[in-house]
Amino acid sequence: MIGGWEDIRAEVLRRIRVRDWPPGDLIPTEEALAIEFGCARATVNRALRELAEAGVLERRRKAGTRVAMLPIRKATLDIPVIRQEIEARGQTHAFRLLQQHEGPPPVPVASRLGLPATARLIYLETLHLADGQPFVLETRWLNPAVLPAPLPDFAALSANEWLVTHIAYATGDIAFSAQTATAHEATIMGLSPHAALFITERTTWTAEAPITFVRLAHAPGYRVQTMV
Amino acid sequence: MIGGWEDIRAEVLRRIRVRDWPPGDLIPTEEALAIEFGCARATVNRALRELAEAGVLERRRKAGTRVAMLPIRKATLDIPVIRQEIEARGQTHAFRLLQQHEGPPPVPVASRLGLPATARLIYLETLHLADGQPFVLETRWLNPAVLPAPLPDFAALSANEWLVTHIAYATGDIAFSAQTATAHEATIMGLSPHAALFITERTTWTAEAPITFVRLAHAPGYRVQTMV
DNA sequence: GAGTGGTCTAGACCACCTC
DNA sequence: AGGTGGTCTAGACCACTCT
Repeated sequence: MIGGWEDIRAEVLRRIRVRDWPPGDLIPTEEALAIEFGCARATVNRALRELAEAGVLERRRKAGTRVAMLPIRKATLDIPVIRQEIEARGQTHAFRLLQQHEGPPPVPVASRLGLPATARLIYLETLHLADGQPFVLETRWLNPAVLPAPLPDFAALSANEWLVTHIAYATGDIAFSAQTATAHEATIMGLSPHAALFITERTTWTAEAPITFVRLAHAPGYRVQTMV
Repeated sequence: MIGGWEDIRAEVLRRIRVRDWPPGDLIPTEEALAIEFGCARATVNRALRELAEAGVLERRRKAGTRVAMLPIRKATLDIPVIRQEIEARGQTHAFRLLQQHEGPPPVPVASRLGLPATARLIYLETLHLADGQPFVLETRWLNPAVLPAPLPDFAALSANEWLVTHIAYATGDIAFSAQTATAHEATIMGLSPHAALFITERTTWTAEAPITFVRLAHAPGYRVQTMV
């Protein structure tokens, strides 16, 4: 019994998997499928649209709907606030503000934010602890020109958290990479030299102006996981 | 002028960003918004549903729609085939099959695939090159019991690519981490010892049986990037 | 019990694109 | 020029869950 759009999505995916409709193949039109499944075309549209967003189908007006030749998998990751991430593991979160000062950013940071190297930004270096053990080192540059005054005491309230409640829902981009720990990082986080760190870098923007660039250096063992 | 569901989504997001509707706030019902915007409720539903999927809104029947308190950002990553990824950089792809044999997998691999440690799997070790330089080392275990026969010559056709066209659209999970290069990896990829590698691990399943586990060790400098 | 979102319908018009 | 997907409508019923 085929009921709602989720059943239709499952049935279409099944036909693709058993190679009833192999990669590159043109599948029936929405109207034809609606007749076959005995439902409205809007219901078929919902199912096929979800599969297209997942990269399984390619749809073009007039040309029809094809099974994607090279399935670019779309993996979706959750990027939570650090405190939330630690507490979700059943550990207690704490943090220490290691440095705070104002001045011009390093050139790579300035260029990422699209600001001149002479801009004055606030630099924050914060170590986050999970059950007292170093979890992630956060190095952040903030653009005070676009932040709501007054700024809080970042030794008492993590910048990571303050931004969520004050600059929520801005746009930005995220990048992941692996880097060898610097001597500074190894000392602060209590790691052996040359430890491999998982690096998350995020740039955040409002409509017009850059807000912040943050680099998170995660202690060894950190994993980012997803379900496809 | 407010037209389609994308305009409604933009307007709702604008009100959230200017804190017209701050985090935790209950926003008007679909019906109320449909009246305000002069459109059908289904159109408002489409806009709010997209924002809920992006983690901006939280919706519950009867309780209504709220602006999310802790915005868990959903980052979407594209996971392309290796050849495609290299060619997208304007480089030429080549690969060398370094090892191929059949036998029981290491315990961690067996447990990830949910197979007994006595299972016989095919082990493949492939080095992918971009413009002749080591790009990623692929170590893969294949479950021959669920693969369509005959298997190809993996020295001529990359397993990475063969699976796409023969086992497309299976389910699985993906994990990212950072690891220090082993002596073996450093030698093969021509890296200094202790280089930090970006690791991608993927497990792939059909409905019932595990198909393959693959570990990709990316050369230093590799980045995974996304737009939010 | 009642209010809210989730979904479906039957029809319509339109944008886009291949033919 | 015509076929296909993209979207919208007005209405309806249902599932869920808060009160």
